[in-house]
Amino acid sequence: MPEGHTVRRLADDHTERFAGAPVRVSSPQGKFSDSAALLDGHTLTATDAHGKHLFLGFGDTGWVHIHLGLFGKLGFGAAPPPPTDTVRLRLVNAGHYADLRGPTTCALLTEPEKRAIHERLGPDPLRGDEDGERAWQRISRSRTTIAALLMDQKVIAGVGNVYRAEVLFRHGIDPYRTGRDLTRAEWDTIWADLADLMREGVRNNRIDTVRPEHLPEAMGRPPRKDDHGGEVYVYRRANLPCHICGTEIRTADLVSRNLFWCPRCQPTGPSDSRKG
DNA sequence: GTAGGATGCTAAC
DNA sequence: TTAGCCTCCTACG
Repeated sequence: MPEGHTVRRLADDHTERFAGAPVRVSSPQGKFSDSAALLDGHTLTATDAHGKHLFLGFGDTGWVHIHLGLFGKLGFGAAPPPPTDTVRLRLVNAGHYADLRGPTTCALLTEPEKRAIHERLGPDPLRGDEDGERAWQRISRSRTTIAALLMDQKVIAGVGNVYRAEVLFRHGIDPYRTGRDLTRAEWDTIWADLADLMREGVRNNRIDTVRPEHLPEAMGRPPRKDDHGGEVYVYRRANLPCHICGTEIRTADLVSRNLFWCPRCQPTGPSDSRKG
C-alpha cells in the first residue's frame, strides 16, 4: 500500500535492521536468483527513496531497485518463516528478515542506472533537496487536469491516489481544473501541504489528512473507521456525506484511477475541463 | 469458492 | 488507449 511516505519509511526500516553488516540475500521464488547470488553475504551500505522507488545499496555490487507497484509488499520480522513461492527477495541477518512479494520491479542496478531513474522522476516533497519549482514549471504550462498531474511521477514524485484526492480537498480545488489554470499561490500551498502530510505519514506509517477541528469527536459525531487505517476526507468515501458540508462525495474514473471529491467544497473552477 | 478491486506503472498498439 | 504485470483481501453467493 505504497505512496511515497511508505517507501521512505521502508528505506529507514532497512537501514535500522540491516545496515552495516553482511546480509544473506535469496530469492525463494526464483525470479531474482541470479542477482541474489551476487549480493549474498554482502553488506548493506546505503538506502535511498525517491517517490515510490526504493533503493538498497550494496557497495560496489550495486543497488537493488524495488518498486512495489499496486500490490507489492515488504514484510519484516525476527525469525524468517519457511519461504513461500511468492517471496521475490528475502534479506536475513542475525536478528531480522525482510520478505518482498509482488513487486512491479526488483532489479540490480549500477550507479548510473540508478541515477537515470532519479533523472526521470519529478521532485519528491519528502526529499529536502528541492522545492516545488521544477514541478510548477510543468504544471503551469499544462492543459492536463491537476488531478492527473499530481499522479504523474515525472511532475511530482511520491504522490498517489490518496494524497492526490486529499490535498485537493484540503484546499478546495476542483480536481478537473487544468495545471495552467492553477495560480502560483495555489501550487505553493499544495506543495507545502504535501510535504507536511507526507512527513506525518512517514512518522505514523499511515495517511491522515483530517484537520483536528474536523475530526468526528470535534464535530460532535461518533468516531469512524476508515478501512485503510487513516482519517481522510474523501478517499474511498463515494456517496457518503462530506465531513464538512454533508454533500455526497463524488467519484469518477480519471486516467483509470478512482478520483474522489466533494463538489461543494471543491467548486468548479473557471476553466473546468470535465467531460460529459 | 470465486470474482473483482486495490494507495502503480510500463510497453505496445 | 489498452493490456499486462502480480498478490492479497473483501464482498458476494
